[in-house]
Amino acid sequence: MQFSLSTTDGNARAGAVTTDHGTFQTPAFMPVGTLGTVKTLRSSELKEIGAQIILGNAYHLYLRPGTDTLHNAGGLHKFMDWDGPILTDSGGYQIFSLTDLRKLTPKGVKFQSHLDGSSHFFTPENVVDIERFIGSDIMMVLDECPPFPCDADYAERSNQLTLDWAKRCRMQFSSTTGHYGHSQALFGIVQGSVFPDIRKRSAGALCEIGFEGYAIGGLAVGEPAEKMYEMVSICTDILPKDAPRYLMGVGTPENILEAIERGVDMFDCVLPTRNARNGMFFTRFGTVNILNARHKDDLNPLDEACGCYTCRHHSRAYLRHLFQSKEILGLQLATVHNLHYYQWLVRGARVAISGSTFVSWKKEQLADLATSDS
RNA sequence: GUGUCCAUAGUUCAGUUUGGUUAGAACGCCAGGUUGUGGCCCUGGAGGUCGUGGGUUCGAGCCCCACUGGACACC
Repeated sequence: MQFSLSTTDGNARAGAVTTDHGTFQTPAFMPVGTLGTVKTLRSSELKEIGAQIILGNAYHLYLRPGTDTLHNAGGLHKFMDWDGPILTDSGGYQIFSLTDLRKLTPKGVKFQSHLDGSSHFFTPENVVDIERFIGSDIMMVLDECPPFPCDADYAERSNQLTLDWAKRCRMQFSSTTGHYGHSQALFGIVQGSVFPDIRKRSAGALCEIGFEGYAIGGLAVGEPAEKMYEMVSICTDILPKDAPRYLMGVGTPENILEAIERGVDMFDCVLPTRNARNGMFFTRFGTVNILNARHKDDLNPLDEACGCYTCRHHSRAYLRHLFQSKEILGLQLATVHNLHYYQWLVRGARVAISGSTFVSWKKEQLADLATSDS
């Protein structure tokens, strides 16, 4: 994997990451495809929308279909017919967010499947092995995502564990190779909740271990947005300039703009896809709940200026009808629009950074977002 | 034509046994929420002259009578 920085504008950066499955430009938004599918979309549609890299999730894919099936299929790229870059989250977040029954030890984490209750044990080593079988271009280390709020004591101990796991992931990564003939990269994850000192130590220690890229985790879990931005700045001040920075799980359009300004290069978030399936549309002028009665007879598109398939072909009234009727097509059209919008947003950021106009461009976007849909 | 049963929110129904504060629920509807994904879920809100008319009673969704509408059975 190679990262090349082409322009900086203040702390904001525009660049490109090249993998054996192609290049994605940064700042990048990565649609979430947890189970080997960005829900409702085909690969060709993802390309059409402008997605250059997508996410998978080791925890979910390990439980189903399992690494044997993925190995047999020749890896996730072939299995799902996506030939672009794939990043896999380790599944640390899932173990702590959707499993009540888990036991944390220095060696690893024992947990019960959310599907059938069966017992499993994740270690830093076998998570790397799982991601090797998946064949993702970028692999994430196993980490613990502490809840918010948590006290400094807990955050410190949790971070020590995460750092220890990061070292072990790195060792396992170095002593193994991929199964499918393409190279894979490994990213570390900064933790430390909302405590500046812990964040600094975490980022510094990860840099010492050395990774191809660095993620900032444990944010957007309930803390105030200003705290999140403060933590992002602390991390990007320390993390190396020549490696991509990835803010995990973030976020709203506003969150993304603020983080880009602070030097973040990569994002993923379930909001545009999950909320699409609940009838929430993201537009330049804020969010639209398509189920609101005011759209009942509105034959205008969501956004006249949007170039996505949904806005070019369908009215708000039709989209509302589809959601009210719980028709499958509504989920797909909403996903198409929201992901198109997120790609439009980061593309705009890249152009603005390249033209050294990021700050004024961002100000315009924030003003538009605040006007609220008419 | 005769008999039995039924009628409560937009819908499906509780509540009638034993008359007693402001008639409830689910779904639907209206509006919020959702940040390293289960299409889920969570939080509010609006909505009822209890088929119609009369009677008994301090008091009727509940008891009595008539009427209207419906289901079923028998002619």
